[in-house]
Amino acid sequence: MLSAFCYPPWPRFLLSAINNSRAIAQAHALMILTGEVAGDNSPGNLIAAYGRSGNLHAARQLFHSLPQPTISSWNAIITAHSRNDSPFEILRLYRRMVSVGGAKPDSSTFTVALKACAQLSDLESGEQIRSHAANLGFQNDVFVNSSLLNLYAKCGKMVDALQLFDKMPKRDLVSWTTMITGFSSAGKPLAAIDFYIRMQSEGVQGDGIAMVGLLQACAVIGHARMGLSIHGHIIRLDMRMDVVVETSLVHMYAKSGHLSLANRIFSRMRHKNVVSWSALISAHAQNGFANEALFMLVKMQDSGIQPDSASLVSGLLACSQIGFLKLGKSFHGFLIRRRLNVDDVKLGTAVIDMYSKCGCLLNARTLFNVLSLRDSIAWNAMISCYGIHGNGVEALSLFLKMKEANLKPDDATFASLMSALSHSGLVDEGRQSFNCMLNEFRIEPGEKHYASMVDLLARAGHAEEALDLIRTMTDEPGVAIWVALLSGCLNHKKFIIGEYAAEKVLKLNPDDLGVYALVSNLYASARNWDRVSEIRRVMKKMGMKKTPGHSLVELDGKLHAFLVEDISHPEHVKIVAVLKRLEYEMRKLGYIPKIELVLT
DNA sequence: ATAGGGTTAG
Repeated sequence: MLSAFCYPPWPRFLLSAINNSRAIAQAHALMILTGEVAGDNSPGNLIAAYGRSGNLHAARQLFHSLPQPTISSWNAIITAHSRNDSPFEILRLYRRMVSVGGAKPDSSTFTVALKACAQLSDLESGEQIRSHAANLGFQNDVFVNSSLLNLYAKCGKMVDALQLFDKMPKRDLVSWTTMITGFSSAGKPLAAIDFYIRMQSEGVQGDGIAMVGLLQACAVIGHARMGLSIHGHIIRLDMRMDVVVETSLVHMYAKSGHLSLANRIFSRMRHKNVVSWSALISAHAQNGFANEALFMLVKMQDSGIQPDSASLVSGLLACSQIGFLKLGKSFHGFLIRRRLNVDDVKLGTAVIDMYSKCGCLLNARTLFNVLSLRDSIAWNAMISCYGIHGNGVEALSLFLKMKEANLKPDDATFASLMSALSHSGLVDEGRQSFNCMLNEFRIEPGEKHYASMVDLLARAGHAEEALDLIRTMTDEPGVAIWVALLSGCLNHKKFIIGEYAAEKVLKLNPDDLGVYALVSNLYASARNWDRVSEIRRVMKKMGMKKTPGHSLVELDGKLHAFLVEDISHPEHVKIVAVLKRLEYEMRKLGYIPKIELVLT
């Protein structure tokens, strides 16, 4: 009876159709009874079936019971681990197969092993596998080669990827898409788009995954027009849109400044996961809509999706923008309860940044000290924290410790450091750090570095040196730099350079009233009355359309917003009384408020 | 037949 039912060889299609563990176990039992497990391909098929059904344990048990696993068994167990996302185990199995297994790996073995290397960014193991595959005659295999392309792309080696791609005799959609995605994440969006065009001209039709790569490219450069045309392309070709494609669209529109389109796409999505929500939340947080971002975080939870690290990072960013310490703290508590903070630098840095921007330097430092993995961005956040709190000396000492820890400072490190030094007026240290950036680390200074340096020099009365520095810039200096020079000149009564800076500022037409006030004050000090009245006219015109600034104060977890001459707060009488008292106390201590130019 | 390419965050 039994042997009639499972007459060998056990049909593969039957096993591959089964994906329920019990049925596979039954088939397994039958095969043991008929002695078929010892056969050629059956164990492999069975292991593969266990793997597909997610029963890795049973797959491993069966595999380990085999005295001499065949290639199909090896591949099946390796693939089962690939489903389970355990790259280390895959490489371990691969090495065992090669060294003692006696079975020769084939194209699919190499493919899965290379994928594991890509996940681990393990270039060295990948190269070993590459030469092994070449020795066995797989150097022209599309699967192996595409996996290698992906390995190079994940390791940031697009030059090597390109070199291999160029000599590949056979390429398919996956090879092309790997290159497109690789260029996008390497910050080379134009190369990505160029590759897509080449792919099309060679008659290869794109799919959703290729579109995701292209949308990423547009997001990187914030190119709305191109993003829009890719969106149109997707619709025209009637491509299936899944969550990932739609999320990429949301992200692309958000990054290219079209929040309302991002919102519209999102609201029409049928399936939303935590990634889609996070894309939307970060879109709002990064565009300064902190309250909306926080509101969406709540809505996501209401819809039954719990925040993950990425959504919390955006939530924390929103908190730091509006100084919402209480909520930031509760996020911190939430992620500790959920044990989300282990080994996640991004999350840890976001918490540090939140405490830093909410004025809790000590909390930030405590957290920084216990962070298990500190990369250069974590250090940057901490250095910038000291800068924000006006402690340039500590920022500098942290910078030195960072170098001792063998971490390479980048342009952001120096931006934070220079800004900290300039706010503390540490001129010599500023000059040294600027030179260190240029000579020791060969970092091209950007607008921010120059602005801090000019601010530092001009503030200390070295307007001439600041101007010399500006003249070494290759790019055209922006408003911030001239304003820094101007304000230093105003304080030190350096009217000649000051007027020169003022002219530069006016030429750049900033739409900041404060800047015009500064320019006007300089001309007034220099007794250039024609210019003063001219600027007053400009300011009056601007004043009409300027949106009023406001400040936010958090009390007992509630945010209170205040505008100029705002009396809408229910307790405004008491508030004003306290302010008056504070001003009186300050004057008693010798503080003389500097009244800036008043509009008439 | 099996295997390779995709979304969010400091």
